[in-house]
Amino acid sequence: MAGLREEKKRQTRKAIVDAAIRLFSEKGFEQTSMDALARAAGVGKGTIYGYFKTKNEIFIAFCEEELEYAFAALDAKLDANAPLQEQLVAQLMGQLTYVTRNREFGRIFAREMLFPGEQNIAKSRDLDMRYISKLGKTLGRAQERGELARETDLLLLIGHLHALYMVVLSSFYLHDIETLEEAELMLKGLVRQTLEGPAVEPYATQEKQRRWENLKKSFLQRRNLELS
Amino acid sequence: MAGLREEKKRQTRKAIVDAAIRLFSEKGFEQTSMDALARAAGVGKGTIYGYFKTKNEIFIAFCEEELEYAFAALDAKLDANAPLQEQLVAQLMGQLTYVTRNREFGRIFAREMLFPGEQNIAKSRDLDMRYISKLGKTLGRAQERGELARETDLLLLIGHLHALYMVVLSSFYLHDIETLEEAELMLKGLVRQTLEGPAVEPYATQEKQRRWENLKKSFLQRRNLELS
DNA sequence: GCTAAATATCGACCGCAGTCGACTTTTAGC
DNA sequence: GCTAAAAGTCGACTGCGGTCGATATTTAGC
Repeated sequence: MAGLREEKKRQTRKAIVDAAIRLFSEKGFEQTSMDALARAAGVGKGTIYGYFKTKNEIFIAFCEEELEYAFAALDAKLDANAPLQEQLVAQLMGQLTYVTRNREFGRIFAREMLFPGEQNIAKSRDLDMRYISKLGKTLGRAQERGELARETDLLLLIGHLHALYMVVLSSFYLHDIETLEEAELMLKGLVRQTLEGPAVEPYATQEKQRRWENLKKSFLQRRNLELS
Repeated sequence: MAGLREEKKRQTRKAIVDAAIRLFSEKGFEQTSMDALARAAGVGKGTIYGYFKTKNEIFIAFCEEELEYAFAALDAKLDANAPLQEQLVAQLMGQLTYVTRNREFGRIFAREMLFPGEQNIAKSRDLDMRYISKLGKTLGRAQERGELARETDLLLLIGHLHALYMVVLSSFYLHDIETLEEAELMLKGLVRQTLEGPAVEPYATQEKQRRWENLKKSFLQRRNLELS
């Protein structure tokens, strides 16, 4: 009866992750102690560390489960035939919306995913690969449609778009932007600048241009900065 | 004699920061306990918390001091008349070199600067403003020289370049790149793509192109990913 | 110079993440 | 089915970041 051990391990692991999902969602990550988590999962504290190396690693496992839903919801909304820029903005905004749903959650997520400790690198890569490959597919389709030049280096462009997502997220945590509307405004400008070069007028409508100018002004003021 | 108190406070603060610089440099940030820091500074532990809200905040103060040198060294090396792309790459590489000198240091620095906790936002902004304004000046000069189109939205472009710095740094912490040479390779491609549009051949020489293709291949392999 | 309020200092103390070695359960060879 | 080794479980314990209230120092009004 060689499978008994494996079966129990799976059960225990599931008990831990389930308890984590419940407690993290109810009380937040920082507010959930490992003791409480152990009690809720019905195991000893030391046992948890046989399954996860750190508390943050449990957090990543928690995110994995959550991401399933987020990705499914996003897929339903994405239109594979919309203009490239629209699709890209929608996808990046999907990520942003998911990550910033809760401020504290997003901060830990971003820190751990983008600048992971050595133990969590594998997990971080697993997670963001999915979204990288999704970006890649979107770009590939655009290339086939002729909306994106054939010579474009796709990986470089993916990195580029990933970078834009990061800077918008960072701006959110620096309080340079506060709302998802502002995030979208900024992101649209950046995506447009990426795809059409730096000199392009980044906003399609006067209204958006005006809102962007406002955002810019308050940004510069807050830092008493002057740009030629 | 109203200034006595102020004077003492300055001295105490300096004692703490000096001790922090010594201990963080000698033993690293995580390895330095607040108790040890208090003892080294010759004050009680509670006193430290009258000057800094968290251990990370002391770390930021430590960075401020360090950055003086880094900026000075960078200024000496920058050539204000070099081509724009060269200047930008040099400046961003300066930041990267500084930040990644020590892996652990850089991770905390990046996490705290880019996704700060609410207490540290002001400090984070102070620090990165300097480098933002430096980028702004470089871009402004390029505009005057006619190397960059007049209509370019400078702030958006600064955010864009900042984003590139972030993604390269993140790649370093995900072990997608390992050395500063690889970082520079990636950064050059990204900067070039930013300034000249996505379809441009990102590398000037065959040699560089080849090295980039290698980097790309190992990246895709590591994630078993396929791009059209 | 005296005194009461304001401010700064201190280290014992708290709660938490993570460790460790004693203990229990499962496996596999016979 | 017995048993020794291997794998898994547990919670008391450690060391740390951060708090708090008791104590000491400085200020300012008189």
